[in-house]
Amino acid sequence: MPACSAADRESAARADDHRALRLWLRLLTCTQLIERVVRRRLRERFATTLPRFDLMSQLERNPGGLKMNELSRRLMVTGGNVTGIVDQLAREGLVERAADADRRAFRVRLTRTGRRAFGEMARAHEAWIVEILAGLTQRDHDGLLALLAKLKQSCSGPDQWSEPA
Amino acid sequence: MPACSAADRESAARADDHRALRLWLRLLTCTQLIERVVRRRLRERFATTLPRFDLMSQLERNPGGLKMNELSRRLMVTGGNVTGIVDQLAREGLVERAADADRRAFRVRLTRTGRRAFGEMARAHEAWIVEILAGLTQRDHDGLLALLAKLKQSCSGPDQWSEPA
DNA sequence: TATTGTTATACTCTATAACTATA
DNA sequence: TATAGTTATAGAGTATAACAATA
Repeated sequence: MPACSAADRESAARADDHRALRLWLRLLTCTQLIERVVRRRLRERFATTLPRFDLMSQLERNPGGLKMNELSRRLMVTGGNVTGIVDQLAREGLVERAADADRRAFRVRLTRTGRRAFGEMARAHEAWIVEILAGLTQRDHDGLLALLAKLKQSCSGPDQWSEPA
Repeated sequence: MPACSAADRESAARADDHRALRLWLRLLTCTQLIERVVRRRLRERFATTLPRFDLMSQLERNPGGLKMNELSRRLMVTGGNVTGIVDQLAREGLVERAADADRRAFRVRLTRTGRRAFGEMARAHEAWIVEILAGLTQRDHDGLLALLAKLKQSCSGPDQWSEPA
């Protein structure tokens, strides 16, 4: 078991490191710390994984279903992977593939069972997050939300990072 | 290729979602957007990966070398994995295992070649980050750094998330 | 010809656990 | 007995590319 008491990837950053780099390292550390907890708990308590949870979460928000295509884009993952995860979830009766007007495609959606299972997980998941973020005030939350919104915008420009430069 | 133009995992979050959850989802989205770019560029331009880069980065900050043990803790990864990565890097002549007083252990450190290679990657890496974060002002950076510091502290308490509850 | 989705492949990262050699 | 590190295993995630069916 990793003794991950303190993630200090960036605590040793040298004084001359630029602000942007330190910011990125700190962002990465925070995310990984939380992600680690969430992944482990999803595995231990619900025998599932973050990508599976994310996929179901997308479906829960789109009761009409989503095409593989759309899932792929929203989860930022290539098509083949989505097929794999949907296959798993379908085998377990949590999602189903429903026919679509375009006969090449279909809409993936939660089954009744899947909806129930996801509801349970989502409640637990939210409780974990609230617990983990308990050290922050309402003000902190608002500030972070705003700044991260700006950061997100700075990141997701016109596909500027997809390929080149 | 994923059409990851806009990662809107959280843009559709429902109005009744709690702040903490929205904050976490946004944090995750931002990190993944950046991570995706960094991973791809590391692969395409330097034929390496983020974990390998992180490991070398730790060694660069500790010229005296680090024990496998310490690497494992700092990278938040179990021992077996560190062995694998160090093996790779050693095979490529980028790191070396040096004897330690404790004859069970040894210190892993960058070779001259490794130091040079890492320097090149680190410069490129920093340029990418600066580029990606260009949409933020100095003020934003400071604000985020401060808030993330608080968040990190809230996360990495006394191992409170390691096991239970 | 382009698009939707699947299949096949290969590689990396990861955790777990059994193992060795020192301490 | 405990610790440092390795090995073996198994599983998840990912990207790529070739492929089938439909548009």
